[in-house]
Amino acid sequence: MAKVRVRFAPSPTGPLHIGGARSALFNWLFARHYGGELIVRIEDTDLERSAPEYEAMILDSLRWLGLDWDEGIDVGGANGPYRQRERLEIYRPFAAQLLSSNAAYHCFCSEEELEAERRALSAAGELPRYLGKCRSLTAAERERLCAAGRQPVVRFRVPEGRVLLVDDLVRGRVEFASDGIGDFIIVKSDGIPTYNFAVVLDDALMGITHILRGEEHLSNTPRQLLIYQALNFQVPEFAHISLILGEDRSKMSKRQGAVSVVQYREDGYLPEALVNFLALLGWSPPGEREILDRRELVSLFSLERVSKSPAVFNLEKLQWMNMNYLKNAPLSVIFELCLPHLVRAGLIEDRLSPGRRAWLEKVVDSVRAKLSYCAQATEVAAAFFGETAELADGDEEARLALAEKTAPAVISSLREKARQFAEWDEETVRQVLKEVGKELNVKGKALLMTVRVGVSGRSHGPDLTALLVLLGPQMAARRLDYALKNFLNREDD
RNA sequence: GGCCCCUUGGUCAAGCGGUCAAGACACCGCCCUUUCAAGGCGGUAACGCGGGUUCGAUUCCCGCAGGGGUCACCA
Repeated sequence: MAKVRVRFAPSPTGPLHIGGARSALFNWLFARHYGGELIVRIEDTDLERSAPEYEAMILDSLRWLGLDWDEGIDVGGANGPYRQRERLEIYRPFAAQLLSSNAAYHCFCSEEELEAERRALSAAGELPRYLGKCRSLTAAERERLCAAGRQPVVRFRVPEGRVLLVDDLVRGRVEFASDGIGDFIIVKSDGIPTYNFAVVLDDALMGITHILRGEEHLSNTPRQLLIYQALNFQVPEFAHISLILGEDRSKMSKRQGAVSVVQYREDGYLPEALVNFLALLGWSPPGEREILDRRELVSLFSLERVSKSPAVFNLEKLQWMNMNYLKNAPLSVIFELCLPHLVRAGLIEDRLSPGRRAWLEKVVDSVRAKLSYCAQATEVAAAFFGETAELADGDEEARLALAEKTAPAVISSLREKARQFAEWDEETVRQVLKEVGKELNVKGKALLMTVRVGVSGRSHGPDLTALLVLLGPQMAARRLDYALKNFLNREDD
């Protein structure tokens, strides 16, 4: 097989989408697996929606995911430029060639006219399509229209009665009848090529051998095939990967939660986890292991194991996977990821004193095992912050613990003991807890759950010993005192 | 609506004519932990329907149904 050359060609109209990230990943895995090359280029022919900020964001997201490319934006290469807007001169002669070979023609219909045509057609119960009004304009007519100030578009003349065969690497042979395709626009009236035209030119000129992209492009493929043929370009291999669906089983969109990779990044997911998870959406490794690092993914990846059916994005599994990676991540990484969330939630100061920082590191360390993603830190570590802790609404287990008849005694006993310390360590806390239990003849849940609720107001939370140590005895005593008065309505024991 | 794709548990999925139909997430239970998680062990749960082909269909073929995509001077 000739050297594999694949590409990822996002359009900068928004941040990198989960679906786009998966396409990029598959292309990257494919290229790396076969020792080929990945090209990243930008499809910015939509002047209205494209923005340079998005381009930067997308590239940043790709890098964050750990994907690198051999040619294209930022890295250069022999086939540049890599932004379509900078390639306009390159496209021009091909449009001219199509025009002169009569494979394409100028169309002067205005958008309003076309819109009216579509409406009339569908009102008459027919399918809306371009009727080919300008298909056979004479030179004289064209000149008249031009003189009248009309800016024509260039339409591709779709031949009749042809069968277009897409030999897809994941879907097999897919046939389309050319009759179902209306003459489509390849150059807009402002002289900028449309996606279907530019993408073919770029792929052909850049020597792309395999096109791996989302299934939404499958029905575009016959149009592109027509252009390849008209221009005598070699047709690359296609592999259309099934879509990623939202919970409602429709194409993932904004309204179903986080869809951009920056969002996951901000929420404190690790790129390794997202990559691993995305790789498993639409592809499955041989064997039973699912936690696979980039190296393993590269060596295992193959198109044969890419699934044809669409996959629902399962956030819970991503969270589970991220938890796995979080477990093995160094504390410093997790700490940095948690920090902004804690600041934003108002739990900690913007600028930390060294002592405070050291304390906070211990806090994060004590809750890290409970985190599916770092944004959860504000919730999971909430117990460490604040002078008092309110009793959580709807926490039945907490109420049950307080309902224990020994609860008031446990709480006040610990309060008294805590008051005697200026600070305490893990050993001391264990010892004190043991004493309380012994004195009141309470142990297990009745002891520890009660203390947990008394000190934090809830039944779930960080490791109790760690919580007490890091809160410190004085704060613990005040919290317990508060619990006594407010949770148990006791002025004193 | 036309065209195209898809159809194994709630979700991701293995399977590529003969299996007690893997595994993972989630869920439930037990164990461990003097608490909460994590972890360990176990459990509930699936081949959309109807026709063929075949000695035998989850697997091959044809319908149907359902879901999705696409029909732009968006990509």
